[in-house]
Amino acid sequence: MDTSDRVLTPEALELVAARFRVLSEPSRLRILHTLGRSEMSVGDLVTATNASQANTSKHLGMLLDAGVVARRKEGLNAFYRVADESIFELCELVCSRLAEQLSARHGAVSRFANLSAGEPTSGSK
Amino acid sequence: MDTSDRVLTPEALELVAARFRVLSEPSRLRILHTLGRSEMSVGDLVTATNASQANTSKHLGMLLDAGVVARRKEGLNAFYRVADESIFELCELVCSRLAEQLSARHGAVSRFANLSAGEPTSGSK
DNA sequence: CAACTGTATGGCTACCCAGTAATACAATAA
DNA sequence: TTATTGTATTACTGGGTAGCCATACAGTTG
Repeated sequence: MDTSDRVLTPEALELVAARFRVLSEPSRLRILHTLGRSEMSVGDLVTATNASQANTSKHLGMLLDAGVVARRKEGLNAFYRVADESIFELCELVCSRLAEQLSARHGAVSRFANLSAGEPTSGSK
Repeated sequence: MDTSDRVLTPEALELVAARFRVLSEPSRLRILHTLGRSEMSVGDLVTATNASQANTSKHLGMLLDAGVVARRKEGLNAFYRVADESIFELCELVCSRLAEQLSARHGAVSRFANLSAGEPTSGSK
């Protein structure tokens, strides 16, 4: 399928842009990554991500609005889980492409390539 | 591959977030969509997108920095083309998912659902 | 050289949003 | 009831950037 024959309404553009914007913050990416396929309470996420409670709650609220996560309340706790697993595909795509570009461009970013291997820094810093 | 066993450095997170941030502006999405698989000069893009020349140039500069587009100078003109076609996959993914969510939520967005014209697979890919 | 065209850049304003601190709200426990 | 715990919300501040206007720069033409 090709995107080139699509009708582009400003509303559609804004929707797509908004979707990407949700993923354009490291804090939210960290939350999503921490969540993974499991379900965690806000407190758990706060502990795991070393972020403030207010901040975490706010980010979760945005992710909830966007439909990226879902919430389940149980007593005092609110448990969140990823509701839209397509975000993992998105991140995969970006990560792969990023690794390509970086390893091809500056060798300085070998640190990033080592992310999946676990090799400690060799030439950085 | 799964994202859940990756080591998350703040730098990596920022890189991924920055990537998404580039795609988080309707104007840039419009430029990319207008470009499609072809090559266009800045002036062409200005005309096609009804945006100001300064703005278009600035956005193109960001896209260039991000490695999303490539530039070729020929005389007075600067021709841009999409250099990272993975962005099309990203947009496809987002559009499909968005159409799902929206058609499921408000029926008002049926117009948008028609954009992709295809039934999205819930298991995706 | 000067004039003209296409593109890039700098200044500016307005707006959005991340982060923090304090507080409000909700649900359970004493 | 009050106290306590977990979560959400408010008000505020600072940084980033989209958009516009004006202008600088680059390449061509005369």
